[in-house]
Amino acid sequence: MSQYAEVLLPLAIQGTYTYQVPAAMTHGVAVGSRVLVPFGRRKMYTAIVVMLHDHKPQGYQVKEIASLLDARPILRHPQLKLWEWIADYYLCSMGEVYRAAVPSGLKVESETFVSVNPDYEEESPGQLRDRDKVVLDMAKTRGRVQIDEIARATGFGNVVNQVSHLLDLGAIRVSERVVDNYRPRTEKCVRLAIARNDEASLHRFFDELKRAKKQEQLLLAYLDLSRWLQRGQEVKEVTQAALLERAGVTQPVLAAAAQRGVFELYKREINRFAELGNKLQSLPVLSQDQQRAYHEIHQCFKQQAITLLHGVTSSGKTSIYMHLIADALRQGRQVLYLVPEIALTTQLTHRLRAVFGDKLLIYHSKFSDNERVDIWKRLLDKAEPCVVIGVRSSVFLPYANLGLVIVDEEHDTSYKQQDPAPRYNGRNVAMILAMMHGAKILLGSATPSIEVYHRALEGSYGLVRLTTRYGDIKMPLVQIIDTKKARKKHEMNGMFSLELIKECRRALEAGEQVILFQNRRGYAPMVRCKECGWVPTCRNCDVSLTYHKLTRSLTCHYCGYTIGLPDLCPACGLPGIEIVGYGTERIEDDIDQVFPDEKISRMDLDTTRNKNSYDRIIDDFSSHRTNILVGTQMVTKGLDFDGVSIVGILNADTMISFPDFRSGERAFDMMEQVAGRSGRAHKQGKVIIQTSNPSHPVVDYVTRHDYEGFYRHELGEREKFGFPPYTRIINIYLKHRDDAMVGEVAVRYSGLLRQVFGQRVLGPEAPMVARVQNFYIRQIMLKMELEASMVKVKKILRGIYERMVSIDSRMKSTILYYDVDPM
DNA sequence: AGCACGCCGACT
DNA sequence: GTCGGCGTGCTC
Repeated sequence: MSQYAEVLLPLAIQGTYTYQVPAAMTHGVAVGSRVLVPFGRRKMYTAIVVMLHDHKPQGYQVKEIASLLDARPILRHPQLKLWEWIADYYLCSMGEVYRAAVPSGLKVESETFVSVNPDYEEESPGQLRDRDKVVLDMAKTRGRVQIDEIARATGFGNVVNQVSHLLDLGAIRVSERVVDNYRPRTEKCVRLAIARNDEASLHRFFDELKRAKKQEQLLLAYLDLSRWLQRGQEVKEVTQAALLERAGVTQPVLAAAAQRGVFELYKREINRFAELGNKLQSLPVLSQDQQRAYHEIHQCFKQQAITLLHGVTSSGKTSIYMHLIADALRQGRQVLYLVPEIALTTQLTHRLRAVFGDKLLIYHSKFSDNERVDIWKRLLDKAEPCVVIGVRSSVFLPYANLGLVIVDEEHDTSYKQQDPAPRYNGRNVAMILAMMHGAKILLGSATPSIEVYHRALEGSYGLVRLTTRYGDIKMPLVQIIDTKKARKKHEMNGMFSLELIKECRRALEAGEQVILFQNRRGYAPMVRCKECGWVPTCRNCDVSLTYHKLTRSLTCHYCGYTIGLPDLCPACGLPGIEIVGYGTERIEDDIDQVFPDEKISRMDLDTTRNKNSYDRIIDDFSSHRTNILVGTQMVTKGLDFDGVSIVGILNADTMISFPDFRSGERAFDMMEQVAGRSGRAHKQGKVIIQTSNPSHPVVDYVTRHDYEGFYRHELGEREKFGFPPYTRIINIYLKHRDDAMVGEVAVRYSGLLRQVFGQRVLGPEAPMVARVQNFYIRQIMLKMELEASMVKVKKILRGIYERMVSIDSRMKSTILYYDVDPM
């Protein structure tokens, strides 16, 4: 019967807060419980209980928990342990992990409302300032207003000021309301308004309904559907829809019967999972090679918890996963199947749904929050075997007993959360989670990350290879076009080499399809005045604005700042604005000029904003309603098209010449993945890579589909320059609105770091985009040896930060964050 | 993350 | 002299 609870708040603050547990609540509150607590002057937050104890805290007045939100904890072991690991490893607060882990529907917060005090009269004129009057008027006309709504409507920067003044005068009142955004989906149900054994009443009902034929039909239909008369069997719940259909009557008839007291109508909470028939398909038949790999994986699991499945593109890794999932389910265990953000396609989920039926739960970033809460609750309610397929945040769900974790496309950078904290890698967290559950881990990739492959070769992970594509399709033929040479010889038409156009034409004429890859959205990455050289840049960030033709606008891809495209150059007044460079929108336009009779679709962030557009584009393409698909890296993942024979990589330069130690790896992955879209069932496909740098080693490895060679080359580079897997990297970012100041602070801070870490500290330097949303950025890189104790390193980092704050007060207003294992 | 408090510049 | 802006510290 503990009196005090240590509680975690969904905020970026270290540590826990102590609240008193009201006597009436002591039985209900447990570790992992969700409680509503007052915090600060008036806010209410949903907190998570992490510890219960009896030590009365000293030095402050303890507040009470306002309410207990659920009958049982919403977390299961080992979730809190996992949160702790993440906060520790990725150098952030537990509160930030909590915020990322729990869907917002489970984190109700209070909102402050303002209303007018009807009794208030202005005592002396001038008591109310102009701004006060505006706020007061707004409260009068609207009745109950939220503070941020006032701020939005008035444009006043500091509404709190006015509100507190008005509050002092007694002109207004403030109230807090806890808003719960979660709405469970419900279903209307019907039941008989009498007890099962009350035959007398049932007879009376029939008598009453003799002259109401339709209502009588309802009663009969109900008795049938509910199995009311079948003794020894539970009464089945009957939905309104089913009853009306069976009885062949409309809702008003039912309403009348209910009015009469025969039926009761009620709502039943249902979860949002597609109710499916039980006609499940059997598992896919494995090819000989897949069969071998499947057995090898099981062998590896006997000795090692982690195994890497290195399978070339379209070798059918998914089929193997499905067999492994079935095995785990048969053992009564749960499975987590992680996929990168854009790989979670309908194609894939349909395939799994057909086999696993309602045992399959999908956790997608495009799902509404309500849907996420439903999945959370379902896992909490039942510890039954099931398989969750989801993006990185699905590592946070309340699994009861994981037996297997699959991380597909293990190398994919979308597993790493960039912003906000926690900046975690879903793959690595999944591995820790699996360890905590004693589950096996299968990492899958056609182009494994250098780190993972290195560990596998070392023997730390099991390694299974799948070298043949399913159906023995050949790897695509790669052809390199030197764009510099081609341009000189006038063999380029905009972004297209004549060779590429020729190949596309041949393919299209043969009824085959084409994918064109350009890793840049919009029409053109910049515009420029050819008279004076003026380039429009973002007001808030240090980047040129991207031109979008459809909207005739210039947009910043970092902050969304948008302006119209000027006709005349605002700098020199001449009509000299020209468009520079190529994005997917322009490629789409230009290829339409070349093949005016072909239907083209484009897939990038701009064309896939809403939930269904993505599926529609894929659907159009796979059913040959469109035959040319232009896209960004979105087209590289998890798509299986049958008719693609040509893949064009329009400009490989942007990928291979990037000042970052991972650029080689990323370029190889990307090209190899896009290449993998080419050549299916019937014939060998072709990939055309256009580059001005054809002798670049990465291009060569892609040409030969030589992952091993690329790996050895890249590993050599990493060793030479001291990058992972030979070191561990922590990037430290400093941000401030004042450029000069953050520069000075960064130099001073890195000096402190150097006193401890010496040569391991690199920088500070301004990143490629040195200003984002009006914050100037400095980056410092810390390269640690593998043997270094990261626990110690992180402790030291926290210490150095404290010291820096104490010797330079400017550090306090500087935003600092860490990026551990950056990608 | 809010929200309050206190210091400082700009305008009545 | 007062208002409002912004930096700083605290919240159980």
